[in-house]
Amino acid sequence: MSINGSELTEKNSSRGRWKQDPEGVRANILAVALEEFSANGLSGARIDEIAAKTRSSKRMIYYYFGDKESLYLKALEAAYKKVRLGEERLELDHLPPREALERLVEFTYEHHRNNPAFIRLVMIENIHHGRYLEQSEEIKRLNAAAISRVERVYRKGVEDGVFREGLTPLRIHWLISAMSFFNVSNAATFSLLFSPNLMAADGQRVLREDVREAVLRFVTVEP
Amino acid sequence: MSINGSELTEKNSSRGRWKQDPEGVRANILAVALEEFSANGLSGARIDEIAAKTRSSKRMIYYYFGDKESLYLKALEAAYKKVRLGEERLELDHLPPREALERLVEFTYEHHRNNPAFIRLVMIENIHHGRYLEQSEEIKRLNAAAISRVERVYRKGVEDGVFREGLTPLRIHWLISAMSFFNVSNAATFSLLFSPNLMAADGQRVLREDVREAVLRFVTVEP
Amino acid sequence: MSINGSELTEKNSSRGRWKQDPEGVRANILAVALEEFSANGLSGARIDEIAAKTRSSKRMIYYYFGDKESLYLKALEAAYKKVRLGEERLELDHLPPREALERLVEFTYEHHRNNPAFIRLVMIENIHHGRYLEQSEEIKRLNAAAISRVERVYRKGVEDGVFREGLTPLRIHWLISAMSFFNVSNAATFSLLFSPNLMAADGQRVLREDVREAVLRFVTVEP
Amino acid sequence: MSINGSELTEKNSSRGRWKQDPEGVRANILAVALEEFSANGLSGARIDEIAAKTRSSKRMIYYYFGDKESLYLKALEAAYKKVRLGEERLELDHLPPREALERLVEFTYEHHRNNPAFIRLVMIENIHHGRYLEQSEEIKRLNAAAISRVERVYRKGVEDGVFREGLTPLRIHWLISAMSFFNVSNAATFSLLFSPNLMAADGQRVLREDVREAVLRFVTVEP
DNA sequence: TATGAATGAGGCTTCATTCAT
DNA sequence: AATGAATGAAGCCTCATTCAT
Repeated sequence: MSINGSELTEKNSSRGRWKQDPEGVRANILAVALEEFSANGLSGARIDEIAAKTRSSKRMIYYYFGDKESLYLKALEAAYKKVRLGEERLELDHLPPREALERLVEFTYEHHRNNPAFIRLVMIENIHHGRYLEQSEEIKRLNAAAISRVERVYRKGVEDGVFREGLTPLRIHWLISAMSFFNVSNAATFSLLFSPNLMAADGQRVLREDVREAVLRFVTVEP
Repeated sequence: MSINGSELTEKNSSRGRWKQDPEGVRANILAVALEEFSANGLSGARIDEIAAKTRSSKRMIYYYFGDKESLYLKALEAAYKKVRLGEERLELDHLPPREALERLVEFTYEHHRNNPAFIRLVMIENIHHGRYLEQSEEIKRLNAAAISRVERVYRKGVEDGVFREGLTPLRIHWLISAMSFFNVSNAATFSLLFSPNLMAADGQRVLREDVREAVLRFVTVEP
Repeated sequence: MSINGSELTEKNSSRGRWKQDPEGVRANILAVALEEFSANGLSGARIDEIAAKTRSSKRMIYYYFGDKESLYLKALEAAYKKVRLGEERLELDHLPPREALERLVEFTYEHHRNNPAFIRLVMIENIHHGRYLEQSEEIKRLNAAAISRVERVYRKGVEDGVFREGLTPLRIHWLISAMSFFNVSNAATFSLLFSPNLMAADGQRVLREDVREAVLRFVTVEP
Repeated sequence: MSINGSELTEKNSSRGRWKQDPEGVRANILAVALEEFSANGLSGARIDEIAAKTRSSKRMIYYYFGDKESLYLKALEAAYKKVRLGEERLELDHLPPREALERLVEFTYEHHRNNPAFIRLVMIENIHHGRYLEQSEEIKRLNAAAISRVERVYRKGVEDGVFREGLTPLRIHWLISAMSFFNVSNAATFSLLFSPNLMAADGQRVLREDVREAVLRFVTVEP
């Protein structure tokens, strides 16, 4: 996740100034806030620190976002939006079910791995019992797509006789998410308590195959 | 996780007092701290709040633990100790491999589910990149047992020809942990984003079976 | 040393307020801090007390100075600056060497005597082994002038044949400082242990003559 | 000043124990307290730290000395006693006046230089305006001797026609003290502000000669 | 004579937030 | 749209001292 949202704001850097670009200022603040909240949690993040890393000032944060919690909520929303946007590029419908599912697993695994800031924000939100997520209708809408994507794949697999009946798309999504998420969320303690090998490049290749294998075996019809 | 460590300190509550009971005071503080850190995180927890819920005073916290971070570390250690102690009662060696593995999965799943405070503390520790866990040699020692337990089961399964070769105990442990952990850690956001059903009693029974099924299928020899 | 830096801040006291006057606030805090540190030492001074004697608040002290030690350092710097500024008015170059030296001695003696807060701050700083002074490049720069002033006088005295050769300006400065400083720094214990007479007005006149006599005899060529 | 007052307390170290030796415990506490107060000042010193460096406990400090200020006072008294004891070995009466005075100056200079902890304690006491010294009748008695020692030398010098009339022993003592004291008390700031050379071994030899020269010239009859 | 446990008061510092322009 | 100055509330921690045995 790029810092400072510079890709959004450089447009008027040619003028060497920053003022009078409300959207740019907002985006910049949001990008910095996301990094800070992700790095330190809601209570751990500091408005002063966010302001300092911003191209504008502390006062502007309050001007645009009202207070710390609202800023956090907006950062959370922005993170979800960004992530779900990335997922939309995934086209599974033209693939046979097994290949589609394999691709989905691998995509999710890599996607989570490449977006640790997002994963951390979700962890933090869970620490807060989803109190803020709850307030955002917008985020909830974004997630239905994820399930229906699985649904189409699963239904075709059942029709083709390669996936067993009796499952639900939600449970399959849960399974994929659980492993892909845990892989990132618990990397620190797992490395320390057991071995850093699984979290290193080599280990990650093995784990990704394990996750794929576990999901496919889970849905496959009994022999 | 019982609040206030009362089982340790009630011993002289009959006399209506409990001064001069260092171990009791320590245990009481630790139990309260665990709850508070688990509920609010390291920066979110308040020493004043912990003190208030304690049978002693803020001053005593510093007397026994030095500072907030040390208290957090001790609470983390206490949590791990308690959890690993619970796991020791699990006797798998006399069971056939499949049954042993099934039992381990179910135990882990239920155990995590019944210890949300511990799960939350581990989440929090991961937010801190394991910075505190790292300082505790004691915790690291406690976890080797978890792996060797899996190892004995897996080895016997391979010998019996029911588990496939090529896996490692660590990867199997990872798989079981990932699902059992995620189930608790992400319950809030998962409920909100998708459906609370899977987290309710009924859904949990289904999920537990799914986890069992996924693990068993993962290790089973190909047909 | 005037209290409260009032000469700097009265400018808008006519309007009954003085907010939004950063320099005034800084100066006021610094003046109060100097008095407090001088009176109580670094660890003995209380930020609360300083704040109370200020026209602003405790929070502002941290806003402008960061922490107690930085405030102490700034107060020390301010004290040195004030003192060295006072010394600049001294014009010796047009006087014959003996008169110049006499005037320098008398000035130093009176100057130290009239600035007990400064003397005390230097004592305190010595108690701290000059740990804070060390951090201030600014103060070090201010003191070269004191030596070169002596140097010019001494050199002319040697040229004129009234001062003996083989001395250095630094040793002469040391001699003048030692007596002028001790006179203030040890007044309390000297009065108590021996007699308060020397520290009273009459005694001080005698001592000042003694110091002048001692210095002059020290530099004079042998008869 | 030796740490821990071990020379006073080793007497029963042969038994490998420490208890039941009230005087030893007192002396040990006092020796440690002297070092701590001298190093950190009255408010800067920590009872905990003193206790830790002691062979007994914090509780004993209160048992024997009542409170921090009383301990400080006793440490101050102990320091003065030790120092004045050292001075008694000085025998000047059989020397001719000039030699006697020279010897006194050199002795004082070296003595102060070799007892920085004592000097620092006197500085600290002056910071406190001699508030504690004032309470000690004992200390005051010890200092009359210092003056009468000078008096005998000075009187003989006047009688012999080598010292000028019109001075007083107190002023001569003041002069010697000022330079000898300043040399130690202000070593830190003087080194930093001007040059560390005068405080190093070579410089100190020069300064000692300067002090001797300054005092002798001061008392000598005009040619 | 000796001690580990306990403590109230107060110290320094930080934080999110608002004011005045 | 933007800003530097200002702040009350609350946070963590330390200190000299006393209690109970």
